[in-house]
Amino acid sequence: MNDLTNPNNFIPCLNLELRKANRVMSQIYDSYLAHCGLKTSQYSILRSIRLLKKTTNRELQDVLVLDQTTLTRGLSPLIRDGYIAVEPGVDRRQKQLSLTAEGKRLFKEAEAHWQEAQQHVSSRLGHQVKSQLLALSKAVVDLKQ
Amino acid sequence: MNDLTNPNNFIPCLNLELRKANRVMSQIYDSYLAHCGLKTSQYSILRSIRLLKKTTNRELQDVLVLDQTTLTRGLSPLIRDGYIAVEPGVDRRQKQLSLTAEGKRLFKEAEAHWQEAQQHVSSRLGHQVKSQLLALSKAVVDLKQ
DNA sequence: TTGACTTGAATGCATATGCATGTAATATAC
DNA sequence: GTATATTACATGCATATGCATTCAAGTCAA
Repeated sequence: MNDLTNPNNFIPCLNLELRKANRVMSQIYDSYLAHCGLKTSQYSILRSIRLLKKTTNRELQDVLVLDQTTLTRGLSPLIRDGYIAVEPGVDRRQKQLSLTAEGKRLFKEAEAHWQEAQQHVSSRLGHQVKSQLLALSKAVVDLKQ
Repeated sequence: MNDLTNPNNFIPCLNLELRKANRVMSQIYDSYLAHCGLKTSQYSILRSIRLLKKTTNRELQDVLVLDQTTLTRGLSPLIRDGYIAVEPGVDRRQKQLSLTAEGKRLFKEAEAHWQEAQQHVSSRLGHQVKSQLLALSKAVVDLKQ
């Protein structure tokens, strides 16, 4: 720890701290979801589509706070493996997305693992910190635009 | 919003909320750092090496909370572009990493942009939320093992 | 109607991420 | 001192991430 004249050495980077937390958190959830072969990002997609019943890339972008191109690629293995059905929308630029029967089955299975992960993290963080996490995340997401 | 019998519909996923926040935050910092052609992850690496003066992949893993393989690949463009120097350590399995003159120059330039980003985010979040972010991130990182 | 603009999604590119695995060098047990 | 275990790093694979760009489809103004 040299260069004491430069105060930046001691100011934690908000971005880096959040990224580190994000990596740890994702790995925990991933380790639970791995039991059914899903990544957390895929679980999030399945979950969102299940809630929306029928949706489009465009709509999911807002829900998941994801770039359009990232979402397109995140969808592709799920479509390839038959968990998500795609059909052209009325507006033929759009693609209507919905869960297949197999997708619903997989989600149900994954949900149990997700619940374990959520329980694991919740109990270790405690109610207070957990609430802070949700409030803080919302505050950060709201910085967008 | 159907299926009211399933309470999971209304429990926010801690992992997803954190990931969304992470994406927004990283994009903000990235937009500032783009002025000197760096990504936030690269800036973090340069910053850590500058603080440690001389280090190894192994040591950086702990500092950055990164998988060994992820770090190896994150280093490669920085080594390729001449910002980080590599030399064999006493333990010949290790690689000693340090900033080159060019690396130091780039870091100094990037630091100014980082500062703007940090300022931007700090002022919008406010002191309270900012402190929560740091405390919370630490708590989550501590979940690792 | 048609030309300009906007919008929804896909692709090329480069890096980010980490698991499983491989390989070489070091440490340790005996 | 050798066999075994451990450690440090690299590679193959698959997905995650988003910017710049492209293309097709829809909208809207003249």
